[in-house]
Amino acid sequence: MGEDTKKFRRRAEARPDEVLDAALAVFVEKGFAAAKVDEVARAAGVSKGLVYLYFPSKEALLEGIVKRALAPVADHAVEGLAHFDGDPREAITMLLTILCRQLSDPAKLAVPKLVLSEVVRFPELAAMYRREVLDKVRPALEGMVARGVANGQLRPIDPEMAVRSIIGPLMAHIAMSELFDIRPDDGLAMERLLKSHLDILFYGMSEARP
Amino acid sequence: MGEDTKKFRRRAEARPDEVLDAALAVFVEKGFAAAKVDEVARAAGVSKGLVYLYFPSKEALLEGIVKRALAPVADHAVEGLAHFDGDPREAITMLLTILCRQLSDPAKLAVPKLVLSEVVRFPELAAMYRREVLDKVRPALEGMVARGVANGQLRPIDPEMAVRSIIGPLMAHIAMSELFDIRPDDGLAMERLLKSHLDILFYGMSEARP
DNA sequence: TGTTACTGACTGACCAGTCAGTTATTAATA
DNA sequence: TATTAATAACTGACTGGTCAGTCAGTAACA
Repeated sequence: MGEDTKKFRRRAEARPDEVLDAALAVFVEKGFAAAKVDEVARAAGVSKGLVYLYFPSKEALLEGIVKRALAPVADHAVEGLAHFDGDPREAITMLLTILCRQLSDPAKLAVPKLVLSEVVRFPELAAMYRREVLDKVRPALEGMVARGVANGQLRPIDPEMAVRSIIGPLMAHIAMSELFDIRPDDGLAMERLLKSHLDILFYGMSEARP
Repeated sequence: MGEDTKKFRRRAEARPDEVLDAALAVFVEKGFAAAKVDEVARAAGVSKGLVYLYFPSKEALLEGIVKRALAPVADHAVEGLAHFDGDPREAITMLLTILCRQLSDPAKLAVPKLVLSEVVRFPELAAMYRREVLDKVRPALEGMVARGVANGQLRPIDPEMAVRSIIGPLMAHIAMSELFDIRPDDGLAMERLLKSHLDILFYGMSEARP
């Protein structure tokens, strides 16, 4: 007769995280509005009451998920980019490689996916994501491109717009695969995308040069 | 004493469209789940009952919106691309120019925006959009790139992946601007994006060639 | 025994969908 | 050209189900 005969276990420290894990899963599957707090609780193996013990409202779960996911991003990961002064192409290659690897993991992908689909309804969420992620990565990238242009390693391009060219294809790939089920025969094909993307990004599609 | 003293007007033919217009506006603003049918009705200047006279359910409104928006796309717009056998760069330039112009109009942008944010919850919606739009544009583009590679106008790139490089930056631009409020000082800057994107897409960012 | 973690039945608000009734329009009749 | 009948367009109060959030009570632990 194991511990399973007990009606529940007391694990105060682990609970909030467990609840957030469950909430993320349920929210991604059903969308925030359609998800029931009861479902989240059941998925976490607890009662609805406990959810409200740790989180004041359903919306707080959403916030909690995103806040937790953003914590590591605030770290020095981007620091490197900002002060990197070697070949920008190398840095971009590294950044995109890391990003691709991260996004290949469904668990890591879940948060951006959730943010994307709820961002319209929760402007605070957008602000948070922007502040914690975009406003850090974007200027770092822009600065690096600008430096590359200045020292002649890159052609005279518009750094602000170039950022869109750098991350856009990745977005498109994820969106096509995740939202519309359009993916190459060889699965997610992240490496293949990365190879193609970097090739075109650096050297262009055109045979002739301008 | 005008017609406004009448409690309502009978305009059977115009109604469904009016209701869909209102529904689109409300859905985009609040999201499908949070939008109330009553609000849609009020926005259309009719009663809730009338909405249900023309549409069997709230979900049918969503379907109706997308179906109506897709009708023109099914047209010959893409035909041109598929059978175009001049310089692929010209065709891509034209396609992206048209797309940019379309998406600069908030009304035209509303439908893709709605689809994007509800697609997770309504797989049929994804299937519809895919069938009517993506499965037409994508193969046409891919084919064109492949032909360009074959006749030496384009470098030996992967046509399937190249499609992501062609449309991705546009997606990124729209997403940054619409969802996260990140836009250049000069407003939406669609022309600037287009110019930068085409330049990088065709000739790459790198000064040196491989 | 006292304290902390947890449960689950309950409630009150909300809203999709219904329908009995009302108003406008058209057609028929005088 | 009025008057009335028949029909089509429309209204809004109502209902039944759903669910976020509460709380009085129970189980685990120290």
